[in-house]
Amino acid sequence: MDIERKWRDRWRDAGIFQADPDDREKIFLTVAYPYPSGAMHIGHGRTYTVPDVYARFKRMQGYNVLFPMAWHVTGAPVIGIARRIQRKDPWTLKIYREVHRVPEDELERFSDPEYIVEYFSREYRSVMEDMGYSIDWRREFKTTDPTYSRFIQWQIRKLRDLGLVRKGAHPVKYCPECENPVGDHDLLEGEGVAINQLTLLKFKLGDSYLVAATFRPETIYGATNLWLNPDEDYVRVETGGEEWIISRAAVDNLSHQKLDLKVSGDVNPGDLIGMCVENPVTGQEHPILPASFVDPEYATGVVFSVPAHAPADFIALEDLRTDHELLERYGLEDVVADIEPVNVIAVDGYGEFPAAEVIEKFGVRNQEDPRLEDATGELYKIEHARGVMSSHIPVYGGMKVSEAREVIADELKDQGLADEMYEFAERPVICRCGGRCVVRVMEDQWFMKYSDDAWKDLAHRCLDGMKIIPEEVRANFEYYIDWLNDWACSRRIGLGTRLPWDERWIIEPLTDSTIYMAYYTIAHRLREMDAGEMDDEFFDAIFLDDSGTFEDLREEFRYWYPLDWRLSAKDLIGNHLTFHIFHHSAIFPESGWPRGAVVFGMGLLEGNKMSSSKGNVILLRDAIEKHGADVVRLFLMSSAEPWQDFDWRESEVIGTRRRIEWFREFGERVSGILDGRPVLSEVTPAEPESFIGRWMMGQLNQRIREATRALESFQTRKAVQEALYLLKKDVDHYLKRVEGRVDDEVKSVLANVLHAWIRLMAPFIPYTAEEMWERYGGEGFVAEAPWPDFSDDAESRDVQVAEEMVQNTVRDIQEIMKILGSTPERVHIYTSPKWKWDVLRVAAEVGKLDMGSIMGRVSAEGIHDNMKEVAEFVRRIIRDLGKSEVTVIDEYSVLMDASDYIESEVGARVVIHSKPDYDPENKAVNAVPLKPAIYLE
RNA sequence: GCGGGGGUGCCCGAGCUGGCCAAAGGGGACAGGCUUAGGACCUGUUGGCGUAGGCCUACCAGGGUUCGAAUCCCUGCCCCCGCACCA
Repeated sequence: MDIERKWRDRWRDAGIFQADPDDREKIFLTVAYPYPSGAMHIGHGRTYTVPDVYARFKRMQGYNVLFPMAWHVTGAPVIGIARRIQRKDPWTLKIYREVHRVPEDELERFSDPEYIVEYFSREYRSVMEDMGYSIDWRREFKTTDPTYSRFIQWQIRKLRDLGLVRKGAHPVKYCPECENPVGDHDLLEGEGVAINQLTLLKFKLGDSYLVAATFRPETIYGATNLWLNPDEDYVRVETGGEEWIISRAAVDNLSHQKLDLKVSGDVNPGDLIGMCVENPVTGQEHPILPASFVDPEYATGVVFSVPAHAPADFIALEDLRTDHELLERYGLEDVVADIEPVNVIAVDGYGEFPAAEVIEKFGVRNQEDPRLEDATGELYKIEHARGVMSSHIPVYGGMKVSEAREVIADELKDQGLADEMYEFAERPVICRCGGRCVVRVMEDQWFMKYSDDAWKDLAHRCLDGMKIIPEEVRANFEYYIDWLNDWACSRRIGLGTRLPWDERWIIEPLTDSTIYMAYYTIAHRLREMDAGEMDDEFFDAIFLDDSGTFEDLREEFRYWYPLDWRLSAKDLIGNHLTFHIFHHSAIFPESGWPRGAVVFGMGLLEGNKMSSSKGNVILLRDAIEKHGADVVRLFLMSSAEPWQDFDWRESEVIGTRRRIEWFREFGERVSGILDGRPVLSEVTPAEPESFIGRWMMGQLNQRIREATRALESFQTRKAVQEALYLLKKDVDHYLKRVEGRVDDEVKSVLANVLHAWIRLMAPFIPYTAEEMWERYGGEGFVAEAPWPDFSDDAESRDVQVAEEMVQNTVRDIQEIMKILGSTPERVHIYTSPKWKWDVLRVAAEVGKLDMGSIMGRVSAEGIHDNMKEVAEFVRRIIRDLGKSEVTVIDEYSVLMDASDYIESEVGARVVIHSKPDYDPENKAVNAVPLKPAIYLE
């Protein structure tokens, strides 16, 4: 670790990652600013290492690279955390002590949310520096800084002036005990539970309404009766100028959604049973019937019955018909006898009463049968997906259920015949404070109008001009731009910036983080200024106008904008990344729109999802201490491409560590071969004459080229494969091929390899590379050294083919020896006769794999007299080679050049024949181009 | 349900622009060498068969196109991610 500290100090002292405008071409990239509510884990490590590798690579290519960082402290989770710590919640304390490793004296201060984010911001920065990230820290800020708040307020006023902000209501999970909205982290039970919207249908009874909630308002045309639970309490309530009858248990929920709701009296449900209500749509009279299955806590405690399409209603009616005691108690014999199901939805595969059929299909016997739930689920799904309103339904007959549902609900609401409410998808939902949560509708909420068509058009145009990596996720962006609806952009609690025109509200995290990239360009300059002076004209002058005021700030912004790359997690495409596009396209002219985005996958730990709350996580600091920053970096960059999920496996991390050690040893080995350390600043290009020397330099060029291309498109895994693993394989092979030879050519080749290789590895393992660069006589920082040169031309194919032939020949010999089970004294190798090469050329020229055509040409050119041999060879071409292009080489001279190597590999004398002058077992005829014949004796 | 991504050899994971692909690379396992207290390092093997470099089988399953398919086409099965107050 001393090496790591040494280079961190030197980089910092030299200020080499600080970027200011100059004559160079620029690259500006940003990655999500972290929400510092806990310690960094290895998943964060990958997120922040990818941009660092790219930034280092581009600097070495000569670009002026800006890679900044800040802290997104906006939001409510730290409020909840602070509350829980204040309350001494044992689980929360345990998580912060044991998972996040917060010292006890610090933990005592965690009842202050501002302190939590300050603590973890420091912690994050420290770990980021340990990782060697080449960040320009001068531009560091946090989202509660007054200057940043002024920037966000400018932004949101701009959007309102453009008509892209509106007011409305919004449902949230709410704890009445805390008197605040709660997030999933705040829940003891019910984490991840969704909020469903239901339509309330008003069935008139006298001057009141029995209000029944449903997901399926289109089925009201088939209603036959209402269900009340006679064993539960019901009340009259007043809301919206009407009197409703609902269950008493429903009052708690509903009063958080209808804020004028008041209880005005009790109702005995038994008194209502047998009475009739009026269907708000058809005008028909429906009887009220008793049903113990009605849950008073769910929605309103009033249910309407559609026996044709709801298995539970169908079977409840059947059960009621046979329950004579109940019928007699309420005098319902004649009423129930007259009830017939009414079909309202036609769906393929089912008849008039699908509910009855699905009950039979599932073998449901009664209301208590557990199969009833499955039967219901299946029918609801099919009717929604494939159902069509029956033809007798006025107006909506023939319409798809999936379309009719929303249309009918909206129509009924417009006419005052329906209302809406929200319910949790599952129960119970319990706050960590112990309180039972409800769905509450927050009034006067503010929304971003992502539904605005013109804005969507702008967003699409912006996206069209962007590079998306990987390209296949562009479809996700296109989809989400169209899919997004209005977004609640303000909150009642949390850290952040207050809405400028209504200070009760705080701008929420996904809305205050859409154009902060622009803020980075000048953040270090604002530090010396007073936030109070930053009005809208101030920010206009920097980001939009050419008024000439604040010209220096304007010029710095203009140098760095547009943003070249935005990097973020792929699960944020549907919100943050798409919002980023929306907001840039609304605020900035087209010249300021972002140029590209790269998305990340998740991190796994030994095949399992990581989770801080479950303690299944490796802290980045721990990984650095155990393995060193370079090992962590290299592993994260080599185990998967950025957009894929990666899996932290300790055994492979150790393998990566061994590979870095090997790389360092390679430098020492080259020093040994060169009789002293090379002086990299004096290395001149190698110009080898031997086949193998040319092969090595060709491979080096190829690896540099492929790694460079990979990095250009953020393929960090492919880049490491080429730059380290495949180049190592090439170098291993070269060393083996030249074993025992120490001449000027070998020395020159190895010095060139080392010179290029250290630079090639520098973005991935900067500490190791700096140390080796210095040790072997490199000038200055390797972080500032030029990226290795390479030629775009393809390598000499003949050199590669020649080396492959040598390897294959060795392998063939060894294979034969293995099969024969003995070692020969002498190995004879026979190269292919000229006529076979000529036949190959003809086959390529003919252009199709046709025996007759090839034979005809061979004959016409008089290539070989023995047409039988030719036919056999052509058959083999067709079978083995097809239309592949074949590179012509001088097999004999290649093999002669490598004969020492072949002998040492097979442990026998090797004789190479260009003609079969000694061939006791007639093996020479087996030779085909690039696959010499072999005879062992 | 909507949108997106995937299924490869013991595990992870390349390959998909049809042709040395029994399939890159890494890990694990087995064997040997070196050094030994160990670790590290090096070499070989890692589907079956084979006394001549070869043959057979294999890339979720079935079918098709092709001289030739892990790769292209069709059908089916299974898995992962996102889908609105975490950010």
